[in-house]
Amino acid sequence: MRYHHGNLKSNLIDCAYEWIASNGIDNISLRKIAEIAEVSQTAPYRHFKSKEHLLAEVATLGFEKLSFEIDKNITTDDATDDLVRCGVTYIEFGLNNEHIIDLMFNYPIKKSEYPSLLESADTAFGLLLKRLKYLHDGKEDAAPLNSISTHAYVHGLLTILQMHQRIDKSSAGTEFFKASSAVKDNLEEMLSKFIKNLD
Amino acid sequence: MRYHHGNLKSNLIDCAYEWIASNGIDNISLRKIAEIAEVSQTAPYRHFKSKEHLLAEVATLGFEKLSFEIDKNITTDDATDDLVRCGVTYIEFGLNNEHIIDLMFNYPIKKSEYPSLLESADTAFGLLLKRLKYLHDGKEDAAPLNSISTHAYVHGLLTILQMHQRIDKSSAGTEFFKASSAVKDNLEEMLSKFIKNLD
DNA sequence: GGCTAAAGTTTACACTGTCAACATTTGAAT
DNA sequence: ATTCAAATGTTGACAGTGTAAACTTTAGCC
Repeated sequence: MRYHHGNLKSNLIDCAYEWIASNGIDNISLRKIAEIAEVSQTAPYRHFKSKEHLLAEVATLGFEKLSFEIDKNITTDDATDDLVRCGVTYIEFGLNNEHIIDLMFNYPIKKSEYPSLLESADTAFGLLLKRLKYLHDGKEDAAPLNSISTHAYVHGLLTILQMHQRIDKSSAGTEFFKASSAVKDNLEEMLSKFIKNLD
Repeated sequence: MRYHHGNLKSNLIDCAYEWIASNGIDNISLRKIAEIAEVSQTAPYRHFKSKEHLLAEVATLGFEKLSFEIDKNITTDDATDDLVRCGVTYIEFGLNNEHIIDLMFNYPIKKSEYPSLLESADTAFGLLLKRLKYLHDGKEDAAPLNSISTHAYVHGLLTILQMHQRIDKSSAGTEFFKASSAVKDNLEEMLSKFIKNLD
């Protein structure tokens, strides 16, 4: 085993990503990540100023993967279809990576202190924006607002479905549970209706 | 100073609520809350099985306050107006109580283990549902789905505006910042349009 | 070959959640 | 009124945490 690891930095990011993906954000500790990377407890401090700095890079990686997924779905020349599929992809990514999405959107990282995080989030957002422009020939003014409006709706639906996913059978009787089940079954329809109603 | 506090339980909840409201969720500790309540470090354990149990009660209090605010806005006999105002109220509550909302929606409390939390959240949700029924005379089936759809949209807009609020001037140039500014200025219009498009 | 900076380790400290053992108070049964 | 158990409080301890300081090893360049 070499004293110098070689590429500890990216290795730590990957380890943290995997750990969070399967264990959630709340109990993460730098020491555990260091141990997984087979390195001393304080070694991460040679590459990250603090725990938050490491987490910010993990979140950045999350946005990059999300962008990659979204990008794959921008294929047809029907902008509405594309947007619906992007929305579904976004929501599926969230449901399949609930802990990473938690980190990306919910965990209290001071985003403004991490330019690369901000940039990667903006890129994911920009993909939707770009696609929406096709819906608005001649009136580009409306695109940003409609884009973020769509983003809000999609993200709100994801939040609802996440809450739904976390509810166990014992509380399946609530109004909320019943209604959010319906969301799961009508997702595409809801999105496409929303998009068609944009002006 | 009495040995027995009298109503330490509700006092701890209030202290925690205030502390979180002004300091955020991330650095909270039971010990600090105990200290503020002028009680020993482990006294809370006579009333709460764990830190999470205390936080769950704080979150419950948050939902109760939110319900109270929403309820005040169900006044007119114009359901659309009411819903728009409820949405704005919801969002304003979120922006004015960002840390409490964080706790209520983002902080990883296992909600299903706390029935009273679940119930208070369901009550807030039920208020919207009740009001939506006025929009759907004769087709009650659509009410739950439309209600949660509205909820998703409102909550998504809140998330966007929260992110907006947390961005500082240094990154005011991003697409995201510009678009989310527009949301702030067009909130009522966006909501009312969304509601009118429900069927 | 030797020097410097980068990358790693060891040690230490203050703070955290929570458990166990002990102390005080309260209220109900006698 | 006395007693005694339950409720509510305190003290002390333990393992786990972030992170600062001081030290060691290695890599790369002159």
